Amino acid sequence: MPELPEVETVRRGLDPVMTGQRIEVAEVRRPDLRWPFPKSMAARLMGAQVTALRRRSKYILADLGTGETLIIHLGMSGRMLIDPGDGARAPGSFHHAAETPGKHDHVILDMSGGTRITFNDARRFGAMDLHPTATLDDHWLLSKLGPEPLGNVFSAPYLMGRFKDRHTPVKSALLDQRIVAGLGNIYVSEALWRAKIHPRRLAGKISAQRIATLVPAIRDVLTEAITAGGSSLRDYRQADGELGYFQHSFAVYDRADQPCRHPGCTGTILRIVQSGRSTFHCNMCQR
DNA sequence: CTGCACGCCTGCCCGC
DNA sequence: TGCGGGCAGGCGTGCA
Repeated sequence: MPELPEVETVRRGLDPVMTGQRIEVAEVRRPDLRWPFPKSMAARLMGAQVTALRRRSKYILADLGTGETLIIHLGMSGRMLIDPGDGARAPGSFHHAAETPGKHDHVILDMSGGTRITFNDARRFGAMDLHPTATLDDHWLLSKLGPEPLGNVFSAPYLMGRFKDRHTPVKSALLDQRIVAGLGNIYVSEALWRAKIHPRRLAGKISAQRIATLVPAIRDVLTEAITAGGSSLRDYRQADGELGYFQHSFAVYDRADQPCRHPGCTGTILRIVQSGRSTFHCNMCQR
């Protein structure tokens, strides 16, 4: 599920209950996710103050007063559950049936403010790691990432340079996290539809003019999704404390056989498979 | 170097 | 109601 907008939404939801607070109890219930948690992760989290909560691409970064940063990746099915607590529960305890950890609750953090944060991940493609904050950019998961799509480095000239001579479909190129970091399968389809670029078009053969359209299309799709996510945060308690899982309507994603929503276009959304993954597009207006 | 298939896991949905 | 197959929004590895 989580691409950049969802991860940013989760970060914003966690920020008020994490930043400035101390991790009173850290419990690791299952260490074998995508990569094993570092040894002694629970011990290194215990008592640490969260000084800042940041995001890089699809990673949530919790800077700790200990000089380390907790790197959190949600993978395909990872969730962060927030339980504000009733003010009476002792940290680390599970006195009420409703608080018994589920079978996919892998990490539980009890914060000094009384909030319990649970990292739940059924498919276990998610990950956590600890790394010195000062050299975080050198972490093996982060060091090869391209620029943030919402940052200043990401521009039409930049993308033009990275697409040059690339003989891969533009869909695949945009999924390449070394070119731009944070897009996933859904928002690539959405951005290409907005820019009216066919997903099979080779990256190296897209004109400068069309790349100049693609860059703001990517930015707008992500920004609008973050905005939609932000509005969903206001009532997250109604969703059992589950952050970032907002209803979002996509223009093409998962809309096979339905009409294209571009004004004046009479096309139908098609589903194709590229590199083993679904791509949705309109072959009337995307060229 | 590039582009792509594959595997890692579990849950869900569909057809039989 | 049960079962098998296909599918899922990520990412690294390994191969040609």
